[in-house]
Amino acid sequence: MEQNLSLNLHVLTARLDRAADRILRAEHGISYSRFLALTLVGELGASTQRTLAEYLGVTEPSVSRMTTVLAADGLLDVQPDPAGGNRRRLSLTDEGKRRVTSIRQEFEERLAMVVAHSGVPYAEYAEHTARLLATFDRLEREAGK
Amino acid sequence: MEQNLSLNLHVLTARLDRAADRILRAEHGISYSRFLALTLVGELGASTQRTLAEYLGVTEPSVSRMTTVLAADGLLDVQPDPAGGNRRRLSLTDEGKRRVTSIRQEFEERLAMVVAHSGVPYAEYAEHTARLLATFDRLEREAGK
DNA sequence: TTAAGCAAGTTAGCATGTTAAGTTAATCGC
DNA sequence: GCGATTAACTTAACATGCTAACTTGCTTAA
Repeated sequence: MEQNLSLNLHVLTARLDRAADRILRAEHGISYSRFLALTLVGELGASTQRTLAEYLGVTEPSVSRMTTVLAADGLLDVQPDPAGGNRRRLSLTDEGKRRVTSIRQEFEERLAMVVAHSGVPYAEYAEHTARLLATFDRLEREAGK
Repeated sequence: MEQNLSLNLHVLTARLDRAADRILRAEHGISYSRFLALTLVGELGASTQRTLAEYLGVTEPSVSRMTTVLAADGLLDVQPDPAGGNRRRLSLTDEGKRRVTSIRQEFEERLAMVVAHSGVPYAEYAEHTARLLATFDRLEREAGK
């Protein structure tokens, strides 16, 4: 069984994402992807599309399309960066802030309960996951691309 | 940081998947999704589309489209199940078998090396991941849907 | 034995991921 | 100062996920 880590991670995450998406759509009328984007802008200070793409681990075209939609929905403010360059400056609208804060706490508690149910030590698993992610970042940067 | 497990899992898996996909496409001319499907048919005995969908953690329409493509590419054999019903019986073609076996060993070793690099204990992390997945399966089944 | 129901699969339409190839705005070297 | 480079973003085309609704083939019950 131990040679199936990549497969299990893939499937576990796919199911968590699907469940999160179902809950958010049903109870809050927003997709998980969009909620993550708003969260990162609002709480981790992703202030350009490039930065947001890095935080999310997706490419710039994905972010470009998503910010267009979120702006059209009135949740995200997208402005040319006053500091110059071709950057966009991202920030939440009042409505965007309201959505994120009303959802976040309750949603994370729900996920933590699922983990607790499994008997897996949350803190340790979270720490290992974070460390794998950091290592992956480093290896990819070292590999040039 | 510990309240970001869902986000970190999402991002870690997205990056692992992307890297796996890049390697497989460049060196073996096949996508990661299709490789996973062939692997599950070849090694875990996913013999109907329904079963394959469960193993992959995706829905039936996704599998339906993929089996059509894999059959057209000559890697997968899709036949009406002789036992009757509306089932399809899935099996690898000779070319499909050749592709899977030539890729699998080398590819898994590569992933294990990345994990080793991070200092995270492979066996423990793999076991926790498997347990989370099993718990999730159980909870979803209990929840009716 | 025929209608109702169920399980497996397909089709259609959309969301969101990708790569490849442009555009835009600042910077750097001559 | 002007052409080449670079960074951030966009556009286009495609891959692969989803849900909703349909078809197909068996099973079950009146």
